[in-house]
Amino acid sequence: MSILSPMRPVGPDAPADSLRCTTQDKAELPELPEIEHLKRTLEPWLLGARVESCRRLTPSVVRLPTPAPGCPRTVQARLMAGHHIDRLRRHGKQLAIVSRGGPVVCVHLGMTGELRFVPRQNRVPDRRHVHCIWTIRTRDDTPGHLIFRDPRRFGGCWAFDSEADLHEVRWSRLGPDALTITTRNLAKALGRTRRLVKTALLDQSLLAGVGNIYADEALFRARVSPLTPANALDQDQIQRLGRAVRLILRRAIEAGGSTIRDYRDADGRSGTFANRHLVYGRGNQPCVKCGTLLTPLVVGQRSTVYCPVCQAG
DNA sequence: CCGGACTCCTGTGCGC
DNA sequence: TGCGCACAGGAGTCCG
Repeated sequence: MSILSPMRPVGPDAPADSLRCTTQDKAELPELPEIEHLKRTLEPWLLGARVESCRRLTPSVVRLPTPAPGCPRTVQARLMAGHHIDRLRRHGKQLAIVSRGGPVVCVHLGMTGELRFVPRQNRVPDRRHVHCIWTIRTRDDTPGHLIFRDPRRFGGCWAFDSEADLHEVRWSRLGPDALTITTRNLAKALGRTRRLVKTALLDQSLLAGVGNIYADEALFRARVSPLTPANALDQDQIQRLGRAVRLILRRAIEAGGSTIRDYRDADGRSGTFANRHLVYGRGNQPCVKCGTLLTPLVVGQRSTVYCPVCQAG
């Protein structure tokens, strides 16, 4: 089968003259901006908090790599029980909770993962698909639970005995963080593969943090066809792509997850993500720049939308 | 080594 | 109304 095959249009009767999306845009997939936003909203609760205990409900999702030889920690301790949280770290789409001088838990949300802090007096949210619960007491003595939920189980948690282990075992496989990627490093990453640039952008070992949504958006903004072989991009294209990636991620972080949901456009319509996504989920709708119908495709097993005129390859 | 295909998993939305 | 099916997606693994 070809890597390029036509994809069924999204929403057969989607309004052609409107930016409003129909079915595609109800959920924001966790990519780099969502993880950065999550980090910022969790920090006030978690920094300095004490982890009292941990319930590991789904061992296959909450993974405990082989401990370093001579490490005597119990499973509870390896999941930070008895430790204070010192800092949160993000690289690409992954978030690490680092305890003071001790164990680290790295969380990857996959497609449907959620990590939430719920103060004890609040109602416990949906218990289904909860894989790990940490009982926590915040710095200002608020008791609560940190809950990892992931219906589809594409995400998971990984425990490490130290931040050094996390970097050595897991984060060393990731490319540079997309939010701060330099043109030079992007050129280096893309130059070493003949794969299509859309596919290359999604490869976390080349560039960490770009997922399907922002890949399409960045390519559109940079006026680069997703079908260009990565190592065939010229210097100008790479520079535009780097700028587009950084700008789009930064803007998405500024928009900050929840505020997006409340967005209203000038006409007072409750627009949603469609207001920010110029191509993603808009196959067969008109390009916002030239009016040409956007082309939906599958590239490397991923749905892709681009403008055949603005992004001529 | 490289790149493409397959796999995991479940909620959703559509057609019959 | 309800059933069954196709589909979405990140990333590890497998294979040519």
